[in-house]
Amino acid sequence: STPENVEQILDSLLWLGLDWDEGPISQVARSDRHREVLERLLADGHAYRSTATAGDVRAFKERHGSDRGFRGAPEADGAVRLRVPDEGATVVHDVVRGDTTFQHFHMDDPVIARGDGSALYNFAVAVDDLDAGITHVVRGEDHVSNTPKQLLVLEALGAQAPVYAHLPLLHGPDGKKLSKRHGAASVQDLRDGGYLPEAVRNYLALLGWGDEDDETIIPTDELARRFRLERVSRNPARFDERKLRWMNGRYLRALDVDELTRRLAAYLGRPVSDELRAAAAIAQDKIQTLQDFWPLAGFLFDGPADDAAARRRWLHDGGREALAEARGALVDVEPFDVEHIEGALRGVVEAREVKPGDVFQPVRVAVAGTTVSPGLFETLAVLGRDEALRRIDAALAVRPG
RNA sequence: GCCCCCAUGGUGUAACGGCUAGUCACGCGAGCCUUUCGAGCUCGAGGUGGGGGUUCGAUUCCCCCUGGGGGUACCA
Repeated sequence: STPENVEQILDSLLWLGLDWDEGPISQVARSDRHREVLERLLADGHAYRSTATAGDVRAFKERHGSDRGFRGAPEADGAVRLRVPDEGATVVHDVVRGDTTFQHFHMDDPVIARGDGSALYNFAVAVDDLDAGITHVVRGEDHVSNTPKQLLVLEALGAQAPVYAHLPLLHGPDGKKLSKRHGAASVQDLRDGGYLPEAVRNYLALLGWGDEDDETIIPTDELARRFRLERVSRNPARFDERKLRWMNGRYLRALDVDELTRRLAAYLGRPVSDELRAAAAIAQDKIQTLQDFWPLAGFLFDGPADDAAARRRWLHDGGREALAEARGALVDVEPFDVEHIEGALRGVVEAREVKPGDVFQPVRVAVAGTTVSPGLFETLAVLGRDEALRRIDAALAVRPG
């Protein structure tokens, strides 16, 4: 409806990796063609003008009972209505839903153009698809009930119907139609939420479709090879973001570090750097989305987080002692790498005869500011000796309380 | 109101009318591993909405009910 709107949709499609060969075709740009077809239908009696309003239609049905659709009398002006036969029925043949029969006596003569001659969707879409040579119409289930109108237009034009496939709609966790209040409800939301397009593709494909082997992680190329409209489910599926998160984590962990670094850089709006790469490498198996990265590993760049509860819990007297001892051990570690750091800290654990966490957690809180971080030894190695000691000293300098 | 559609564990799904509905996945519970953990491993609980039919036999076919969804605009 607006250029921004169109841009948003195309953007989302591209991000998802769905591209196109032609179009999109704008309905308004084809208004001349619509008028031309409309004139033809008017001339051969398939359509007529009527000034009947929605209220008139309702009154008509109250008068005639529910088993009779609205039929207007041709007038000189007014909206254009398509003539629906009184007898018979229109059957929608659908690849996923089978045949659905709509009795003509239940249908009202649908308005296909406004009084000013501008086309309405159900008319325009039939003409546009016909002219574009569309062979398969694949869309949401919410269009099923309107399909007979489109079929009737095609029939009046003497044209052949395309193959239809109506897909089930997506619902929120409460079973209601997916909407903003359910959180991530659009492709844009998923992108902003740090999901990977390949994971979204995989998850979405499994919502309303599955084949005999019942696999869960299916790469896109295999998805494209195995997907069959005939196997699409007929019932609406609930969108479960927890499962998407899990699946996204799987895809995230399968990325090589350089690729993960590129994705993180793009997501965070930062340049690719060695620092980012090092952080990505140690955060990779603990994040499920790109959005999880900064809360987990941001302290590497920003300095320790400010978690008062963590400090209270781990930087009390015993913790400070352990921290001071750990500091002493780290000074001599050579080289300052994961293996040797681990050796030094485990040495402190043994010397103090305490549980590992009693040493590791104070160190973690000192350098990360909080109790959750990538692996501790890895974190220290990435920070480097100087920065690690600086942070530990800063923590020791603060009097608890 | 009227028309149309749908119904397998909490969720997504698998099962020519045929063994005890699955070596499926998420989630959940327990355990293991373990420096935290949203990671990894093992085990476990949990389902054919209700009622009638048809059939030797029904998740599967038919009808009713219930529940849910969609449509019904001079919207798309």
